[in-house]
Amino acid sequence: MCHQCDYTNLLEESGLESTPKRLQVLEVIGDNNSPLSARQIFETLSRTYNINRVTVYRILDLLVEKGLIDRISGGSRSFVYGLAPNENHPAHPHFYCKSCGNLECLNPQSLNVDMQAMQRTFPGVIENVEVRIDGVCKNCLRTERNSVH
Amino acid sequence: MCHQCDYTNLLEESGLESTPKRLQVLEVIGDNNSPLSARQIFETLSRTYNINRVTVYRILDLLVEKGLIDRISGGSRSFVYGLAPNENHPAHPHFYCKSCGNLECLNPQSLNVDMQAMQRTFPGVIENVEVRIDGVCKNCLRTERNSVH
DNA sequence: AATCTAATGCAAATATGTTGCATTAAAGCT
DNA sequence: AGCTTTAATGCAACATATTTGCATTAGATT
Repeated sequence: MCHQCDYTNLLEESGLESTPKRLQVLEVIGDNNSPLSARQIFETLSRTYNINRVTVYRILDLLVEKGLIDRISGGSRSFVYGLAPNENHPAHPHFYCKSCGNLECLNPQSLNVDMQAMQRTFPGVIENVEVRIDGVCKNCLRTERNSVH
Repeated sequence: MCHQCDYTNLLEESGLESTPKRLQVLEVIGDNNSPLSARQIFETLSRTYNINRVTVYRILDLLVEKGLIDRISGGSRSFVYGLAPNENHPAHPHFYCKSCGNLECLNPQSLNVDMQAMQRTFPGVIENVEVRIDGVCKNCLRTERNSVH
């Protein structure tokens, strides 16, 4: 997904040492066009490198804490992680297909949220607005239609 | 929260037998002013009745499937459940406080989503739009301010 | 090289949700 | 009422996701 982001740089700007594993985690997340679960990230990395499951979790926590990635609740049981919005990647809603379990990024314009207007009337600090649309994706719709015959 | 809803009626309209346990689950959800996790519902019921954890899960699944309640991803690890929108309860966004873990219902107007407009441009079936705002609630802000001194 | 600290690994624990099968209860019949 | 059937609930075990505590390793600093 992201070939414009310099992950080493991103890490260092956040005051994090840019270790090999942290870079690997960031690359897997950044190269994918939809957010991934810890398990998916772990499995992807395991194919090429040696890394421990727990290390993945810890790196994810760290990156979330520093705001490099977002923890998104995909409609399923596990969290998924995607690059946090930045100048290359605007914030955007997600679509969760209840049928195949896929989580897809939608384009940013498809839903507009006026954060500043919200903040004016809300008695707390707003850090993030997460919008998720649930339903059935077009692939699954097609499959269902066919299997009904 | 809801004293206008006739749960027995709701159940029967959905083609579900109105058993004591189903009513109890619905009442706990409906009486609360923010959505609850399966665990919270189970613990609440356990104080007064005998009920099995699994039964709670199964009833929740059933009620979600029939559209009586919504399964919402509260920013934490577990799903939470709230009454589905109906004439007494319009759909509304939620606020998740990362500090205390509370999930709060916001009023419906605070964020407006035009489902029909979305559906026109989206190549799939939209069943639900979930909006969650993450941040720090006013209580936690106050506490933090005090403890800094 | 020795020292120190942060990063990673490993094993075990915890939390949440699910499954299969046994038991119970309710509804409808005779 | 007793019998039969079906759906609802319980129980034990499993599965998955995440977290914790402590051991080890690697990298930076002296």
